[in-house]
Amino acid sequence: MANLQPVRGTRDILPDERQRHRFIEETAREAAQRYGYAEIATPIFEFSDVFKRTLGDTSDIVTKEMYTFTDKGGDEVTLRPEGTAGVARMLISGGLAQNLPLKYFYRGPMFRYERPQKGRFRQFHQTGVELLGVTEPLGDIEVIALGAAVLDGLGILSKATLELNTLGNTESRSAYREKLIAYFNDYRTDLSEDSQSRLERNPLRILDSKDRRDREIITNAPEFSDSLDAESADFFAAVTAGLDALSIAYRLNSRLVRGLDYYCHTAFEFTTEELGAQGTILAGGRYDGLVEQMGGAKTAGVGWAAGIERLAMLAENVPDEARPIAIIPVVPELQTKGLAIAHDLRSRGFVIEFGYRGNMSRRLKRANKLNAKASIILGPDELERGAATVRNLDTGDQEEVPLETLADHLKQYS
RNA sequence: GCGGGUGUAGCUCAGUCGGUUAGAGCGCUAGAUUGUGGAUCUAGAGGUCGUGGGUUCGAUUCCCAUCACUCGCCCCA
Repeated sequence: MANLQPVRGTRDILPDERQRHRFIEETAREAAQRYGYAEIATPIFEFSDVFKRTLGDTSDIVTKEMYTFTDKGGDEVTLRPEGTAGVARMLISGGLAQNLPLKYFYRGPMFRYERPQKGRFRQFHQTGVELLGVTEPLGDIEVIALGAAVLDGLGILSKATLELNTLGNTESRSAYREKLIAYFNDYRTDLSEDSQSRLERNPLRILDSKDRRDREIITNAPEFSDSLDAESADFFAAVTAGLDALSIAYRLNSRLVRGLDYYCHTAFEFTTEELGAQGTILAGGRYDGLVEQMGGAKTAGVGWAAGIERLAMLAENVPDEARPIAIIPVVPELQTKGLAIAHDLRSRGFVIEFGYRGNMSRRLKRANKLNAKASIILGPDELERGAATVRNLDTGDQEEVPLETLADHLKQYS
């Protein structure tokens, strides 16, 4: 160990930020619960094949971003770079397919060996949902509506734009792929270096290139809509009609392409202008081919994942931690008495801070710094009368309260 | 993985055209105030100037490397 820095791209999450993350997670969890999505947790690492076989051999995630290692038993395992593959694996190995449709919510850390940047980390956290076994466009609509509900709950829906596209069914997509390859091949040497390699790996991604020369070439590229067969077009029309019915605004973006191979039909991204290059905050789509590709029965799926760190940077309505009530024994002899009162009040559900040392002035300062709502000042004089002084730290008002009614009196601070 | 920027106290930053003990504000600790916080005043603690190497009589300052962060590309959440 060269030094005591955290590993590049990893971070400690201190109370303030953890509070923000928890707010994101809980808001998402509650919204998911209202839609009937139950929380699950899959392992943080899987056999590497789980990701290799599902994400596609050409995806950047598999080719250069996975944390893969051989464990002591000789198995090759990988820290999960995303959540969907693990859920699909669970569906198969757990024999859950007979209970379709299934609706799941998850949250947790993901790992990708990327160059860190604002809003991009090597260990980051996602929350996501998966709807399995629903082939109808209704599923896509529900999942997108749930995503919008989460952003709305966080108060950031107005900062986000929903971009929407269809990748069509397999036939439409491979037909379009052929057309694109044929078109771009004519300009092969004019394309940027990145796009030339994309032409081999994932030609659809060229459409999303930011390179100026690429964009000129892209202008006249074949449109996906011309390659969509009737089934794919109808499916997409049903999705947009459903979003219209729910008054969920979206912007069609024919250049929106997913990096992962298992997507088909609906692809969507909620993006924001406020996070620089890492503007995607919640994204997903339909992946009807995934479970089959992994070796299970053909199973439809739709879902999304959202980056907790990115959402945390945008959320403005994060609630404060519960404000405590401080107990302040005036003299050392009353420490134990104070502790007993703290013990009793805590068991009744109050948030109680007990200063460990210092005179009254010092303890009040500390109570103030902890943003305490009130302090219970426990002194010999009051105690003789079986009472304590309760001071409202916001107003400075204080009154003597009998110990028997202390809990009732404090209810006003809850 | 590629290109640019930045690293000085817990935080935000000055500063050193290379020269004794490196500064400010905020924060922190203590006191003024041995039963009353937020304000004020006083005092104090806290730095291997990111790390390693080079040049030099001398490096926090110049050079090289490296690490971390950051902006864009790439990728995506």
